[in-house]
Amino acid sequence: MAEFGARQRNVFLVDDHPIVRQGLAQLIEQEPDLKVCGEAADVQEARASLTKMLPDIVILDLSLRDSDGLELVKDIRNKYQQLPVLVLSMHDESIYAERLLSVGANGYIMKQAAADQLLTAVRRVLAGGIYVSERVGASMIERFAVSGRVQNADPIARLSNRELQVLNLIGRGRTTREIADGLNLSVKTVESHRQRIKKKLTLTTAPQLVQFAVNWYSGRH
Amino acid sequence: MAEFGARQRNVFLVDDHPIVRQGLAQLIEQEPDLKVCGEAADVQEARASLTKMLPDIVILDLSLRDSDGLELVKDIRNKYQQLPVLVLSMHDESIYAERLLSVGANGYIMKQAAADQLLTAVRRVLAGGIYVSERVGASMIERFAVSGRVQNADPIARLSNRELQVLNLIGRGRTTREIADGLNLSVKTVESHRQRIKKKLTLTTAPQLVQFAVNWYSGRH
DNA sequence: TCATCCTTCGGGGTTTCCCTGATAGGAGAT
DNA sequence: ATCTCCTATCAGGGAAACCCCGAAGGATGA
Repeated sequence: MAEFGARQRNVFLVDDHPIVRQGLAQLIEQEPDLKVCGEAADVQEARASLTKMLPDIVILDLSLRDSDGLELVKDIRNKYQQLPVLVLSMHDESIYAERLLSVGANGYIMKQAAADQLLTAVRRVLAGGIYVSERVGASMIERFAVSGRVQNADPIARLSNRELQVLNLIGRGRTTREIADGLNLSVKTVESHRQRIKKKLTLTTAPQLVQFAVNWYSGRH
Repeated sequence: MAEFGARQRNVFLVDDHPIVRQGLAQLIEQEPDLKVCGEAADVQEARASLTKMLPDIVILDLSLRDSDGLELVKDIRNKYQQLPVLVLSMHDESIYAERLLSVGANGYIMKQAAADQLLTAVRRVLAGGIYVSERVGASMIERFAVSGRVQNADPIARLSNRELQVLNLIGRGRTTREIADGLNLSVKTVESHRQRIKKKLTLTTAPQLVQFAVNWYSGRH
């Protein structure tokens, strides 16, 4: 790619950990075709700088502490339709990857990923593509094969009413039995709903389901 | 061993995020008197490498993938009494700082800290000192002056180290079995810890415990 | 009509939960 | 120095929840 006349692509970093920014910057500056054009430690800073910088790509750390990360993605997608956003997170991708893609992110990668994976993701996103891990990608493809169409809606939106109801109660710390009694259902039925929710949200274990439900419930109440 | 001039001090990094390791390494290599002599992504790796490397200081991320750094701190303190350990964490919890110092860590610094703060911490710890943030330090001094009385505003503070460790992993969506394996404990032991945590926090059911743990870990407490 | 969900359950095996101990070690107190 | 409280570890056993199957009736839509 970096032939004669290869212009450097400008990368903008948003992360509230200076040490992580340092690592990203170092990683990026090592590549001849990439250059860090700016950094921000929080959402406000990012919003202010982005109007001036106009980078080719934004790498954005998503920390739940200030769940504005998701807001910023939406914001960028509104203001700069063409600006690619790669989301970096320490959290398990199965929980958030699809949600972020659905609000306009172009890629999702975990901090556990190796350095060269990050660069792969950056280049894929810069080229107009989408980057997710093998696992999440496979799950999306599988669902595409089954349904015959791309599922780019919020995975939460794919839940049925009953499933949403159950997810809500799980997020409030209810037992399976409590949920069953509250909804006048058999425990077996609630178990079925839990299984289906897990599948739709690409979660693997019961604690992961509860974690997601709690975060989801707490995030909008 | 250069006798005159600054001999370089060897730094060993433990963090399961390659990108963070990269950032730390870059930061340290920029200093003429410091040098990275090795890295590890988890506790096993760290244990294995440390026997050969014998660094002058270990910089250790608190929340590692399989367990957490508290184990490794104890371990290091047992095997290498003189080896300074600086703990790096994304958590703002003053609880952690005090606990870690009490099991043998020589310093505690947040990832939110600026780069030069980290270097200050490294040098202070290398010199045989203790590093904590302004805030945590002030709180400890104040508590000392009052001779230890007012500590239990936070029910979390009543948890033992092990219990806190388990709570943390629960908040990260881990299964009981996963926690047991990660900490090299029997499933039965982890169950006991869960029971005791529930009792101390006056929670009644398992889902309530997970709800609390997730909210706490995600910074909503 | 036929395929596809949704919703509701059951069977059966595995895992976790929960309660009750039990042992060993450490910290403090008298 | 003994006693007591807490911590950390684990076992046994019954109840509950989880997980992977399957199934049946109903709604929906191409």
